[in-house]
Amino acid sequence: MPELPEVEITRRHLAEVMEGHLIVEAHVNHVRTARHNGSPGEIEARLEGRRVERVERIGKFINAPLGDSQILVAHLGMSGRFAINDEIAPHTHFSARLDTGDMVLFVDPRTFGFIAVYDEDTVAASGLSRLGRDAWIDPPDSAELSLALVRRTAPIKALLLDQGLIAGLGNIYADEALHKARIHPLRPGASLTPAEIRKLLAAMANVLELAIDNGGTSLDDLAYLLPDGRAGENLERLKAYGRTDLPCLNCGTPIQRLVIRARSSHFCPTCQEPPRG
DNA sequence: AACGATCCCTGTTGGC
DNA sequence: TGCCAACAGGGATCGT
Repeated sequence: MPELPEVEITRRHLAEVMEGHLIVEAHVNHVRTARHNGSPGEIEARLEGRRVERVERIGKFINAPLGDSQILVAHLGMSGRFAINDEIAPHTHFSARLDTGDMVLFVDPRTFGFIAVYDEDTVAASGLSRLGRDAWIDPPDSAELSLALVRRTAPIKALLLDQGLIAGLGNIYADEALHKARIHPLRPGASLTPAEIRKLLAAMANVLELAIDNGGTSLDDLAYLLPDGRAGENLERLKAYGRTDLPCLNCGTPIQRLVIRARSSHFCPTCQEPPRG
């Protein structure tokens, strides 16, 4: 599923094709794809004739200023992916034809993703304004994260998934960062020592960079593909996520799985010492 | 305010 | 083999 690395790779592809170019024609083929801010027809009207100035990213959100105070906001959700100049796959819910003739397609079987166009004045409603610092481009330093974790009793795994705290980690990279930092996912946020917070931030940067360098993580059964149709190659680099009962690559102990906040968590019970009680 | 539960959705999987 | 329930999860929303 797309998290920060997958969205960043998607952003780069979209930027290469879209930046500086006009959207000549746009189609939104599914009401849920437009649900955040208007109807399919309204989104189409707001896009057609606009020039994409830049394609940017905060956390898992893609945002692209279109000039005249208009901003395209897109999210891949669970199963969304962009494809460029590809054949129309099932569940293609959005398409845009550019003045170059390039076709940008959005494929999203589970429809958790969306395409929206906001005015500068209303973009606060998009969810963008609720995001914390970007986990890769603009991460908090250890002092800032320490402050944010004061009196937080929720499990650190849940806090890492809170996009308002740090934006961009999803279930895969939260598990990977905790495993690399050797911090148990059930540890209350406020219980992390300054040294552990530094390790966690370093681990987070490391797993994100590795994933981006490897083209992101494509799971067997899910939709994420690079916009050129290739699969990412980061799956084989994962050390915790999806490795239930397989040996920890540090110590050989079988990786365990438990559910935290309705999300599976994968961890090494030896390397990642559980909280007392 | 912080936390946890629930819901949205569909392709895939596992049990019978 | 076929059917169906369970499962996967990002983020919004709601109750406590």
